[in-house]
Amino acid sequence: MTSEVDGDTTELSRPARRQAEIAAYVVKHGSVSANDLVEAFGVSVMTVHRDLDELERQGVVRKYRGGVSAQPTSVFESNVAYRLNTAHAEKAAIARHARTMIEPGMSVMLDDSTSALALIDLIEDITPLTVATNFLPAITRLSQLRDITLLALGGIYSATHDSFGGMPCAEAVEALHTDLLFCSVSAVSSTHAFHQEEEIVLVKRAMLRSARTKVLLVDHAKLQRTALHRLAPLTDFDVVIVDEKTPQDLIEPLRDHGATVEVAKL
Amino acid sequence: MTSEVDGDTTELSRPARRQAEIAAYVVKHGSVSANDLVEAFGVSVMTVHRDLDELERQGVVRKYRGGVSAQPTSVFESNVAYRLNTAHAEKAAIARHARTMIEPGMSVMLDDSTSALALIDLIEDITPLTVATNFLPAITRLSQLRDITLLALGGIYSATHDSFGGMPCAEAVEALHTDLLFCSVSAVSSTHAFHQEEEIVLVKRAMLRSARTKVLLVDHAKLQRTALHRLAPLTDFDVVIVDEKTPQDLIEPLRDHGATVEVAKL
DNA sequence: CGTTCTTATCGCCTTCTGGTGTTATGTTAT
DNA sequence: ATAACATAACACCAGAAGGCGATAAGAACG
Repeated sequence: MTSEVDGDTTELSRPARRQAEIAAYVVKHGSVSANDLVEAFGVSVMTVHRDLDELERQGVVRKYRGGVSAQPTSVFESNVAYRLNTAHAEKAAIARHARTMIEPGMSVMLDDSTSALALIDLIEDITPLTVATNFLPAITRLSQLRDITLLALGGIYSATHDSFGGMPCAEAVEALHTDLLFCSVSAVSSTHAFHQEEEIVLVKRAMLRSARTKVLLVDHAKLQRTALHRLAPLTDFDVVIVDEKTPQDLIEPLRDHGATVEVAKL
Repeated sequence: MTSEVDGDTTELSRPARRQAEIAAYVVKHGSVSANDLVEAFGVSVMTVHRDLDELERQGVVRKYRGGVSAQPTSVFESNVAYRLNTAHAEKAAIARHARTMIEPGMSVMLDDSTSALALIDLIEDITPLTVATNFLPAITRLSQLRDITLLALGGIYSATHDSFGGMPCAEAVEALHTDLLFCSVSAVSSTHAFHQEEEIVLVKRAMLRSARTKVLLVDHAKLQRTALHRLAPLTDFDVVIVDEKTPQDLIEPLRDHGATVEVAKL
């Protein structure tokens, strides 16, 4: 009974998908033994343990001798929401739209978001170009490209985000001033952008101060939601790019509050 | 004719090794055509061009219609692939010796040297540990390790060194103060450490100012040589580690001038 | 205008890696 | 002490990725 809702799940690798299903199973039953999972999923006990170790690392379950128990549902829900939220096609469309804003000779700052990563694949032929980012996958890819000046924003490495942050990063950001900033957040209300982690907010705020034109990249799944920390009002961004699947009645409120919203065509 | 001398060359992938050899060939001959290289290395013209593109990206050669010419030798010597090729066993020994100086809980700074890279493979089980470096391969590897706090020193990416430098990097270094610094240079006389590139000297000097205990890692091939820029007197380092193959009569002068020299056993 | 050099595209082959089960060893509970 | 469970170490397999050359199209030189 692999959910065939839409193309989402195909984005996940086989073990990742199974782990998500195991997580759902554990949350549903509250507490199960490893052997139960062996039967339920038709894999070896070893593989079950490996999956459970990974889920425990993510904070979704707690292991004890004889089985596992579910953690508070909020953790599970945020985890699954994150994993199912691939929105791959939408992000590519947003990236294509963002790309049109970049001209040769500009300096561009990217934050640690998958949207930024999608953008990198498109800017290869804009030369010359300077790109500054604190996102390790982005740094790795940009380092391979000729004709692009890469400015790495260092800092304390976070395995969760695969990026650099903290005060050292904020300081590195503050020493710059780029023409453009593309950044993303985890939640967007009709008036503000939000993020759940203070460390990240610190860096993103610094980025907002260090760019002339600020662009917010938002796929529709993030709209009408909030998170712990209010990052900035949407009017702080020069442009907010949303994908085509965004319902019109979610776009209007943003515009009513003064935001400049552009819709990326697929 | 794959050299079976010792374990050295196995460190590089086949294309990387060939590229390093091509680089050496070009430097030696000053200027060669693509067809010359086809004959000399027994690969197709297409592969030669791919290799040359990569070497040009690294700044080692300059392509023109009909062939390539060498860049100033300083660039070649700085080239990472070239450096990786040399004195592998000695560097491992030096790294093992350096490792003994690291205690759990310390903060360690590493520069963009292959010696530093060798050290990384040995510190995995020293926990907790904080490591700061501007060397991209080092950053990539350290990011995989749990229990190690990674502090990336950002800056302007240099394809030649595969590391970050320039003023942004120097500033990032200056904001820190680590317990230890392990660094390497391209040349060491009986009194001073030298390096051929000003940009690099800038960063290394900053590192020297930002560490309590400074350790210089030197394989014997670098002794009794000089380069354009004088980095610092050897007495600025608390310890100078050399490998076992260093002739005794090269070690004595260092000690006579006040340096603390330790010999790494193979 | 043709020759020479360069680049793009494709398909083959090799190598590497990730994912898995099996067996063996270690650990905890009863 | 012994059974149940967990982990470690090894080997296998498949799919992905990388590296390479052949061919063909493109660009620069004389």
